[in-house]
Amino acid sequence: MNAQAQGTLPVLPCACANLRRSARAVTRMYNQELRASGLELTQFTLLMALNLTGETTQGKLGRLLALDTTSLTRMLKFLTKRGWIGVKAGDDRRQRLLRLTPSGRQKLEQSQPHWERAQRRLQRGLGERTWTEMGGLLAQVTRASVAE
Amino acid sequence: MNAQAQGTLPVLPCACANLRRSARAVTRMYNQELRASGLELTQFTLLMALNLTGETTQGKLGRLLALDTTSLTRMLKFLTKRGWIGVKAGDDRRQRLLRLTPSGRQKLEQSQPHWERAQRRLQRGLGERTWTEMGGLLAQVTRASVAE
DNA sequence: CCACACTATATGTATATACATGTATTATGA
DNA sequence: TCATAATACATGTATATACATATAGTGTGG
Repeated sequence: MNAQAQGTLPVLPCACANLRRSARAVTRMYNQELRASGLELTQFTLLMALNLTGETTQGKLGRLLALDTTSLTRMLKFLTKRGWIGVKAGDDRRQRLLRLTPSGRQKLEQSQPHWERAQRRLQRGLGERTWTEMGGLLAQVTRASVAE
Repeated sequence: MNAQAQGTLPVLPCACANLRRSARAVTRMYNQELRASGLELTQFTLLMALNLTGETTQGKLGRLLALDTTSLTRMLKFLTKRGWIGVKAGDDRRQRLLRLTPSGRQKLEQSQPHWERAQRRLQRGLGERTWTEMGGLLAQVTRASVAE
């Protein structure tokens, strides 16, 4: 049980601080649900993203997730070591082409129910309307920060 | 310049991934603006929070920011070393009472204009309505994740 | 008043993430 | 076609953050 000060959780004056606070809280909750699956949220996210894009490069994946490509270098190392992601050089030999392996897809599918529990839990807490609005709002926020 | 893939930034199926992506993007932008001030966003956030609360304990500060109190231990170490935060034991001698020092308040005020530039930049990118809604939405998200 | 549960914080360890910089590769303009 | 700029990724280093666990202090039932 997370004995956080309920009742009063004031909106902070800094938009970024609000965003990061939410990200921390939500991440903890998702990781709690995912724990039994053997994946952490960031790993799940990478597998999910690769499943979405199909084969792609490290750079493109980084842009999709607004993640520095140098951060990806190390995150991917773990997943390739586990055999969940396959890497090969592209025609442009600087590029690394990434794709989900069958074993990676299986791991993703296996942890999906746990992830869905987390999603539902948040959805229930927010209500249908807020839950729906959130996605668009956040994409907008990301675009506004990444632009220029 | 941040050569991120504009145009298409799809909403991800995972709410937590969306949130984290936004947090990364926004944090980068804020840090970029804050850089000249000599504060990073997380440091700024802690000073701002303490300025808001007045003297408080580490635990309460952690709950306000949805930050594990053990994470705070180290973040605060840096700020106390800089002389921006003062620490003393409470009546309950397990507690650490934290407060902004005059030098900390000065540092906060000095970096405020940089922070405001970041705020305005995001606000401009979002439009007035979205900007206003965001705070409430995120506080709601945080509450929903922290609850239970 | 003590054994014991509970709370507040610290430490050990691990991952997430960034930026500065290095290296290999590709593109480009004279 | 070569020198140079630009690109894609890797490495060095630093901070952010969590969880498990340890430690010290507080409250409580007997």
